[in-house]
Amino acid sequence: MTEPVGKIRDVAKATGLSIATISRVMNGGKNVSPRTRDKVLEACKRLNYLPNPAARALSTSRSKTVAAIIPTIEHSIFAKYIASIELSLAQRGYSLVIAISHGDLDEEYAAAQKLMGMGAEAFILSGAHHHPDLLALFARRGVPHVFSSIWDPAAAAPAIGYDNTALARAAMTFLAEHGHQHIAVLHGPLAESDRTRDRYAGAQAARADGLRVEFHETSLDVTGGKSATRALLEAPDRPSAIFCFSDVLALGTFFALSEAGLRCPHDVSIMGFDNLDWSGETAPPLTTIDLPATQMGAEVGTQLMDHLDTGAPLAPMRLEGAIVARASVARRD
Amino acid sequence: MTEPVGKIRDVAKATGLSIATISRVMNGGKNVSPRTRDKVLEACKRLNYLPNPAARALSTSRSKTVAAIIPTIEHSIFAKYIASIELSLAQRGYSLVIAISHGDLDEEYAAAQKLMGMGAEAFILSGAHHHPDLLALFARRGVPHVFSSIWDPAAAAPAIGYDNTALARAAMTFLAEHGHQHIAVLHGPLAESDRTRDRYAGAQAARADGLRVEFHETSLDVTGGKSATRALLEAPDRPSAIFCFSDVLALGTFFALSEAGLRCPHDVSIMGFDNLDWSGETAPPLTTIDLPATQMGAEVGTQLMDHLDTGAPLAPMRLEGAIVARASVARRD
DNA sequence: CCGATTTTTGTAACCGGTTACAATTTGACT
DNA sequence: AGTCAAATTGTAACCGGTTACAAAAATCGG
Repeated sequence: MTEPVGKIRDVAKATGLSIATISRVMNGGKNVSPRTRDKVLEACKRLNYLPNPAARALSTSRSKTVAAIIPTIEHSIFAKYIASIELSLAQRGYSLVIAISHGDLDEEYAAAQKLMGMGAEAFILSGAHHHPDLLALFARRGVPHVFSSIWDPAAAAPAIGYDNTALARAAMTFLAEHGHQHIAVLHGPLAESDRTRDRYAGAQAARADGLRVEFHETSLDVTGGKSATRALLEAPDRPSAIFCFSDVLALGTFFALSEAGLRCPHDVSIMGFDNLDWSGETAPPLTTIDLPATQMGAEVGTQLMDHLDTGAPLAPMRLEGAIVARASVARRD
Repeated sequence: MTEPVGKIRDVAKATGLSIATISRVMNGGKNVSPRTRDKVLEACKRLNYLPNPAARALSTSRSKTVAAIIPTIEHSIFAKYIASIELSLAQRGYSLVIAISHGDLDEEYAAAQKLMGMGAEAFILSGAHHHPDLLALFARRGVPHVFSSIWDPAAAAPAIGYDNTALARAAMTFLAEHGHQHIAVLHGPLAESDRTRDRYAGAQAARADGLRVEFHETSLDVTGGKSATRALLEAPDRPSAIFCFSDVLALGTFFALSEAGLRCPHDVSIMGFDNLDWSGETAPPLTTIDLPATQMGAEVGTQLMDHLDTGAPLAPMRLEGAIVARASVARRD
């Protein structure tokens, strides 16, 4: 039942042409007469021929494979992002290999080595913190790579993403404009260095406006959001708004409020970050920050492919996020 | 700054050994004296040498790459599953390439062709419905593949997964045991043929017990769950329980109830399917069906790798799911 | 109809590994 | 020391394509 796969020599034999001609047809068919092209394509179909990718990669030194290493996939903003990268790559015949780092720099490094040993031509990383050996490895071997999900023109590699600091700052301003003076911020695990940058820094900067801001670190999932909210509600002096650095955390906050018999936004306002697909469906709908995940995936994919195909330089790019005002944040007077 | 990557000949030259010996060291180092092995490994490190994957793949006809084609990634049960596959493959030096089919058979077929042309050695598909040409292609070229997320010993390929029909049936029995006689079932888009199998068939079978069961089709996301629930609440005769074929739909149901001023489980009980990571955190916690996504990923990965490495046959495998009883389903008397 | 161009096709070297087999070295035992 | 088997290392063919260059065929102007 299973036939041996056809090789280029078989097609050459079947058509009476040389393997060079077959190869030309398989690669765009420039400089081949239409008649021969048709004959070759017909034979390919008949013989069930597909070029051997390893052989092609070997002689061209091109694998047409891009690797993405992400901290987690179980968080739909990343899922959306990955799906977008995959789509843009697929449209130009590239493939995507992924690895999951669980937010661990060593795991990320190990994954990158494996993927390089697998033939990935370029790398997509998330965030600004990476194993120094990883960046050294990329540099030594000249492997193109970008940082994404952040905006930092001074990063060690071109960053393509949104300005988390500015967006967090804007959210705080938005809350302040709605009369909130005391705001709790929920965030996932943070490296010490993150406290002077990223969303954290943006939220913290709001203190300059006289806002009272308290930070609560928890695990980056619904459970974390719920338990952190439960804990902060027990304190005597309740904030009037809770700003979650992820909609996932915000969902936990909704559940904790509901469990505590508090109503949103009457008792407490909630603001999220990400604008996941369900964020407009909560009761009440969640005010959040929309991130251009899809656009980011397309941009990252296109830039890397252009770079690989034509040598075009990789350029940092700032993408815009936007506050999506819904009912979960109320005016406080 | 970027040095040319080292090739095996360079390492041979540097150590005064032959390329065959270098190759042996790079592949487990059997039949190599410890002294030479160390010398070679040292030289590899110094010369920044990594075997060229394309060359290796070409001469061994092994890419150590497995492909998974899934309908969506933005649904955390799949994310969990994918993460588990990736982990099990990575542990044995395999890589995972993924493609997203959006539930479309043609897209799935196109993706499979691309991934085959990329060197994937084996395929992981989801569900039982696939493009006939795809299965024919696999058969002709002898590409190993499994179906997953389903249990069907009669499927065209070994199925590794849980018995959706039995689980849905069990859920209906569970609801009946809690006194529910009138149950609404929410499900995502369904092919006509799915109505005689899968979860649908399991829920439908409960009619044999005298239950009143109504089916509502909607989109497989929170929005879909919410709108379908909103619609069914408008009907005069309200069901006492809503059984959602996905926790994601159930979340929408929660929001719709809340919006309508109804309380769960006092007014309506809710049952989900999947046991996502947040399912125990809703208010009230969601009664659902736990699926062994992680175990499934590990099993699928292991079986395929064993098959590729040793020729061990692929065997269908039934994995067990389990009802997780929480507070969202109440006794109805 | 001929020579000069342009287009199409063929030849063969090369990409960078793996591995069967041959050659060499090592070491144990008389 | 001499033999022989076992362990280690080397030689060279091969994996299946791509592509520079040469050769052949087609096209064209005069």
